[in-house]
Amino acid sequence: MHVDLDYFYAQCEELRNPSLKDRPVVICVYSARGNDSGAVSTSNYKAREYGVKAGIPIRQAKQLLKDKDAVFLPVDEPYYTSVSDMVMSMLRRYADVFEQVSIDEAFLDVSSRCRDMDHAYNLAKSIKHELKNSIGLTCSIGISVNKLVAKMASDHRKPDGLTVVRDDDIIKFISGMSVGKLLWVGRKTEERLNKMGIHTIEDLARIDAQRLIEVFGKKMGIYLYNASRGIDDEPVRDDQSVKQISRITTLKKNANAIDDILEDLRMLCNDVHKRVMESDLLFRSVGIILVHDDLRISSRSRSLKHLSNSLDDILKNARELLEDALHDGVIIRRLGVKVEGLMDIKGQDTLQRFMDTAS
DNA sequence: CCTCCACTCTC
DNA sequence: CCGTTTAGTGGAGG
Repeated sequence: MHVDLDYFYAQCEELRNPSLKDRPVVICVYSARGNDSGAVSTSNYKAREYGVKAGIPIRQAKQLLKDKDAVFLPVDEPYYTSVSDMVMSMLRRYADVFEQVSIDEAFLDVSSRCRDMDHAYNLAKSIKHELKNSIGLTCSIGISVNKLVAKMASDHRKPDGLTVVRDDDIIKFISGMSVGKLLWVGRKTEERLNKMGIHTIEDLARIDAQRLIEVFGKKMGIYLYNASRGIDDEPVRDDQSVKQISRITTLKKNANAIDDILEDLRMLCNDVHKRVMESDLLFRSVGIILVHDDLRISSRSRSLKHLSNSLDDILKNARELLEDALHDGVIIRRLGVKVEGLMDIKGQDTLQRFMDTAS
């Protein structure tokens, strides 16, 4: 079962202020540049009627919703997280194995407690009722025999949808869909497939595995071969370990001198460090992310000799990496800091990771 | 087998 | 005109 909370950030805002419900609501990520620079994070369905959706520039959204009584709100991450936490702990009670995928999505393995699909359908009904009555939110749910098809099913009808795809119906359900509907097939991969004359999932299923591996690499090739047949063996897993923590920000002005960026760098390092400490983690590697003035992206990173949780290690390494990058005369628009190779401070991570870093 | 980095994807 | 966060793959080079 895949549960997807509808237009989540915007629905949260409607939840704490129901008068927003019949107006277009747009949740915005404003950058430091002022002048409504930034992008749309989410919007409610009223706003989507006018073409306002995730990813478009805020300025464009305001244009599209001129004279439409629209509301523009900044992202309030802490509030959405608190709502999400309530929802997730409710959902968890319905599952044998529970996997939260993001702030607004989760997979529930319900196979041991559901005899058949009708049973699962009823369970989904109960979930939707409880979510509506006790928290006040709607969601879309997809049910099938694996994660891939469950996810595509939840996507099929929304908002407030419920779609069951039985084993025998999988091919019928997916074959006519465009390849872009497959999980992990985004804009780039879809374009490449289209250029090969592959548009629908049915088209994809006619290509042999060797060819797909040649073109897309081993992992993706095998994935595409199986996915086009509705085959997916990924287990629902409860594991939640964090692997990296990063912060990125848009500079007030494009810059190419270290002095113009030092303050932002310090801020970013502080934020990342705070989150490392809050989660009781150690990191093994420090990196920076640069978005150039032409929006090209580059990154630099460096592994440390020892695990660390010190702010100084983040700051020093990030600064050196940045200075090094600036020597190449790049002009940067956005700057980010990242730590990875994370391990729980008590060594309480996966055995594999423990062995990786202990040696 | 490891490190670094570009690239892709997701929300 | 173009924001933020996280995870993973694969190539190059050591």
